[in-house]
Amino acid sequence: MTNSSAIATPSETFARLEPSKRDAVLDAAVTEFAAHGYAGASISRLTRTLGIAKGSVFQYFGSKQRLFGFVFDHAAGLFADRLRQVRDTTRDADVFERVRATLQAGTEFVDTHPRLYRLYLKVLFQEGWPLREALLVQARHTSARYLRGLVNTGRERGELRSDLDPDFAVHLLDAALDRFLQAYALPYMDTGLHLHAAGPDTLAQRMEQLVDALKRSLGPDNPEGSQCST
Amino acid sequence: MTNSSAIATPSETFARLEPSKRDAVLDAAVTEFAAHGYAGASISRLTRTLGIAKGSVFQYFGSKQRLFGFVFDHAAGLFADRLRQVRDTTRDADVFERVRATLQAGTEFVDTHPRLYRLYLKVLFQEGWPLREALLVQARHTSARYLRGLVNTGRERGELRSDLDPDFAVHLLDAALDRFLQAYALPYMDTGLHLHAAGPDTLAQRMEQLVDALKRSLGPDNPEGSQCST
DNA sequence: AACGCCTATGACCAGCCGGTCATTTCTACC
DNA sequence: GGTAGAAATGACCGGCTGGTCATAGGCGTT
Repeated sequence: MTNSSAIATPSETFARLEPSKRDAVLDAAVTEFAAHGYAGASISRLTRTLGIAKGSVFQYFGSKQRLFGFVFDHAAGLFADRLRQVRDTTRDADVFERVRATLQAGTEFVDTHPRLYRLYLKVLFQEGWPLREALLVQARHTSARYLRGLVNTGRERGELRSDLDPDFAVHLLDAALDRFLQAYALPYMDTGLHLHAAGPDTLAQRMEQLVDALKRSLGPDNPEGSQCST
Repeated sequence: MTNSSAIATPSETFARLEPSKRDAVLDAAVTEFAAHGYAGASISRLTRTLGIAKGSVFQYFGSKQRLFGFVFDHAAGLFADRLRQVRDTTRDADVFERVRATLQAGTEFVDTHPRLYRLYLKVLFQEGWPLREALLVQARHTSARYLRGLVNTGRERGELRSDLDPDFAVHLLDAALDRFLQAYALPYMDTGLHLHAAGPDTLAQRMEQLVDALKRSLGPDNPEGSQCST
């Protein structure tokens, strides 16, 4: 699972670790990086939290940088897996239904891995260290390719406006989906939608609202029999 | 100008400084924070870059935290001023024209203060230090209030769909504008729009494209005489 | 019990950090 | 030139960092 792209590999010692401990280390590392960013994160504090010796972490990963690389890679892999899953299970559905499903999968991912998503957001705007570009390019590439696929099949099926610029469509979808998720995950990014205070129905309603708006923007001009007065 | 909200004030010594030096300090501080984030930024390196003594910076601002507070406040003030300006000069224009003008003002701001914008993006997702919430709430509040104003007057004038949820409209505008700016400022956030490689005409065209899409989403159902066959 | 191999440990290192402050340098007025 | 007050300075402090490594401990095989 989670086929990481070998940007950073842990030592064999780590691979041989008891799974529960391995997960504990990974989990605590995500928490540490998500809470303090790369520069602010402290390996000493991490080992104190975990109750293990500092040397062990360096035995496992060699350096702070490679630890971070592995953690981020792992997170990106989990998300990519989920995306693939949505793509395959909705293969025959309408583009906008697929967008809705993606939106839902996104919120579910934020629910089950809240700190992973925060970590991703942090990396998005963190500069000044070697691995960032590699990680980011890979992550954005995954997302873009996924949306590009949706748009392309949607166009072939005539579910999108014929004069639509696919590049623009991908951008708009990316913007809408990403920001919705941000609003869902981060209270201060929620400009009036009140997503985090919302129950599941209200959330579903908000998603419907967004998909509807996207349909108006990107869908064909005369959707059904609703043109003018019937 | 730039009425900062007194979240952090520099000492009188700093206020009495020669304007050119004051600007140099501010400028270098923005660069340092924008490049390394709050935790990663180093006052020692900053003073080395500036060629002044470390003590001076603490003489001026008292602490790293207050320096950062002042720098961010200053940046937010500049942007808020520009927003106000756009709001006032386009007071009588159509909502979507106003959105277009906002978009343009945004790209111009990124052009003239590239590191200020990057700093803002960094703070957006940086956690674990006291002033962040205050600064962020203030910044998002400014943006949300601005868009809310546009939406409200647009609704009164019937330039928006009658059944439109204003909360949702604000969210969608916020998402679209913010992400467009991000794509413009940060190459890796530009998923296929190729904004940074674009000349001014292409850029204007892209903005038009976005405004058009927003008009379809938020505008009235039958915009002009184009409903069905006339 | 003795051996070999892997893992865990935490004292230790050099380096940088934010922050202080006694001292020097500058400047303006007489 | 003298002097008073403001501004600039950089050596210095305690603390924390990422990273190292000699040592100790665990454990299966003989």
